[in-house]
Amino acid sequence: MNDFNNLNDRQKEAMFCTEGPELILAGAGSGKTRVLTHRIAYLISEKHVDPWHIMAITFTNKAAEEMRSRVDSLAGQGAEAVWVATFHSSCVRILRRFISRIGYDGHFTIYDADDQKTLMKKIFRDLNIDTRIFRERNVLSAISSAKDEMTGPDEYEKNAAGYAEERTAECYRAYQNALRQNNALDFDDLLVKTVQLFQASPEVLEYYRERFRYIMVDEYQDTNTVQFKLIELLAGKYGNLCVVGDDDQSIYKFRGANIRNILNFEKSFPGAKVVKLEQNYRSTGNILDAANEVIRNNRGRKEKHLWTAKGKGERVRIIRYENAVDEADGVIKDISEKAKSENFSRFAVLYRTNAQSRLLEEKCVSYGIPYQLVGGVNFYQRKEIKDILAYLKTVANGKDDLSVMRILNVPKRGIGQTTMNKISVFAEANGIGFYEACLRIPSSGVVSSASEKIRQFTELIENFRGKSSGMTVAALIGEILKDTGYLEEMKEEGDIEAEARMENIDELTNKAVSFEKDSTDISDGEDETLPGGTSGAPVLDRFLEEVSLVADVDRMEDGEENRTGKVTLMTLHAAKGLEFSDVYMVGMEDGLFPGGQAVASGDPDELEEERRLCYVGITRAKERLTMTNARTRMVNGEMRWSEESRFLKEIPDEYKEEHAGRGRENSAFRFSKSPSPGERESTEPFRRPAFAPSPISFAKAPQVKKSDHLDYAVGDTVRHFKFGEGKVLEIADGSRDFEVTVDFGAHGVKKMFAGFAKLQKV
DNA sequence: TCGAGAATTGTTTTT
DNA sequence: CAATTCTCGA
Repeated sequence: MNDFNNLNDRQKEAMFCTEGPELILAGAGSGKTRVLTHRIAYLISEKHVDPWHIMAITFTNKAAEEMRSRVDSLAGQGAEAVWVATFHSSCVRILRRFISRIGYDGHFTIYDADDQKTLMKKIFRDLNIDTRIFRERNVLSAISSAKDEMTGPDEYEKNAAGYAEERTAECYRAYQNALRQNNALDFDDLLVKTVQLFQASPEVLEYYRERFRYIMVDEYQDTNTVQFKLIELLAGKYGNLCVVGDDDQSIYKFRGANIRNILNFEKSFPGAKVVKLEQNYRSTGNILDAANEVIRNNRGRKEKHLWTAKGKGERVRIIRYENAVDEADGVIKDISEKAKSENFSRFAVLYRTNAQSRLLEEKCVSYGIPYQLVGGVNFYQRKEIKDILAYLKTVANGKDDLSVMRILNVPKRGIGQTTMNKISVFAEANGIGFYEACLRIPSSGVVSSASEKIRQFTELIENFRGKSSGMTVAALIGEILKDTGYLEEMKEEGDIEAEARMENIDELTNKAVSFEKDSTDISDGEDETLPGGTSGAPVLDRFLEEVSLVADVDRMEDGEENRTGKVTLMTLHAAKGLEFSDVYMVGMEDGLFPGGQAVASGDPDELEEERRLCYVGITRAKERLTMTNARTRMVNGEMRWSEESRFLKEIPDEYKEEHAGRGRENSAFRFSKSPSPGERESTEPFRRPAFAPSPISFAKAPQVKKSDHLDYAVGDTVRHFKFGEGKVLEIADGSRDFEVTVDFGAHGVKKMFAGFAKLQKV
């Protein structure tokens, strides 16, 4: 039996309502996850609902994982059968079994943004589209919006008005055809195809309706039209649909989120019970009041009165700096002074655009603050990772042309663009896939010189296919690295970037190992019953699938106690759903936040979305909030002056205190030639492998493979495996290894780790 | 075929 | 400014 007494009255009310539609309007920090998990436990233990009939849907894997573990510990035995998953992974699971009913192959691959762009480029070429007028990005986002609204190519074409839309319609059609040819689905398709499957196959729909008798949806304010449709279909029989959301935290309109879904819930599902959770358990009074004051400037929202039982706490600090460098410096310095006993995980710095992270990162490095960067380039989008994944995909499913094309000449095999084109033409002429064409082309006589190279490539792949079944994914990755010469190519480069790439690949291997360990005992029963369903997929398939659906936030360790002593740097969007004791919101300037677009367009809706984002940021803070801005900042290589953000003005004086930010103490050095001590004036791009410890943890990590001396010194001439002879310019003690800078003349100046590069004194 | 250097873009936000 | 794409010479 569960103890439900640690819930407040409203929360209990929300929990006890189990039948019929229910809308829980959960203000920021009002304990909505707690309500959802308790509700599931209540359904199982008090209402004796079979866990098998319960579904909880979230947006991110991270939210799903958190829900999973809380449900498992709260509801105990049998709780594993509750379906807890994101929209996208739910759809993948459903489609893998049943997509054949609508004429697709169950072994489809999933295309990410990069893949989509590559594909669209090819379509632009095929359709002779002038890339000066149309951009892949725009066309893709038009297609994405169309899919969000469930508009297919035919309908889109019918409604197309004007030249631009007509051409977009052409691209849309060609794009869908290409996806189909490659046996691929993009992110939007996962949802669209699932809805289409349900519409086309009453039998499948009936199966899932019976299975999901109790449905819960988290972050409901972010659902778009397809997602709404999906939910509506699934709940269409039993009608036990409970959605949780906060219209004030709807920040994904640009991704198709339809705020009307939450505002009109009672109309869509008549008789819905509405419960408001308005007690905030997270923030102190001044912070919460500041948030309330900002958000009340929005119109068209459901009125709420968030309150807290906590004291007023500190006022919101507002600091204006001269420029962006001083701002970053001031913020990080402040953190370094405030952080006691290295409890860095209390802190988060939030910003509007990813581009703002660079300055902050640099300052963390110079102050020696350990940090964790969330967002930016997704781990799984890194080149080396995509290369390896493309090999794995090709081994698993040779139908994905994009993957095959990606790796055909990686590492360099002397197969260039002209040969690739010939293969493409050959493939198209014969109505076969690209890989199939590679297999046949050597004997066709179409390609002369490259024939042998292509044959070697396919031999390699066939070889991998032969051994893959009796092998773990991790081992297969190892074989690929070795047999293709990928590893060797990186070793030859030997510089810091190559080292970072190796570390990323190691991390991928680790991921594969833990995946296989975790998935040996997955049995949610999903693979049984119902004729016509495809049975369980091999490990490699499932691994690729898992990997294609992870977002960057998912990797973040959550809970201040669990986060490993690092300051968190991330966008405001990524911060949704998280909380920190001490939050810094930087770049609070008109034109940056609210963004230039929103200000220039004059569209009140856009401005309101920005304001909601601001609200989300403020309400992340538990104890202290600092909002900063800079008078000037470099944008696109030129200096830009800004007024302070209008959102700051919306916070009444009684909740805030304003300061003038001091510039860096050594700022005079800025103009002198020598950098001030402890401050690198390096313009070199800052790179760090996603999973590698941040620079400062390097410093604290036990020294692994560093040798105590090098047999060369600054000024010596050394020989490198690939670059030949060069002169040593600098040797820096990087504490994990020596960082050696060498001038290779014609090959340029390279920075490398001594232990890795194996330089020889000449 | 491929690399280096030049030209040319561009900034929200992401499952 | 910096990242990506383009162009040209070998």
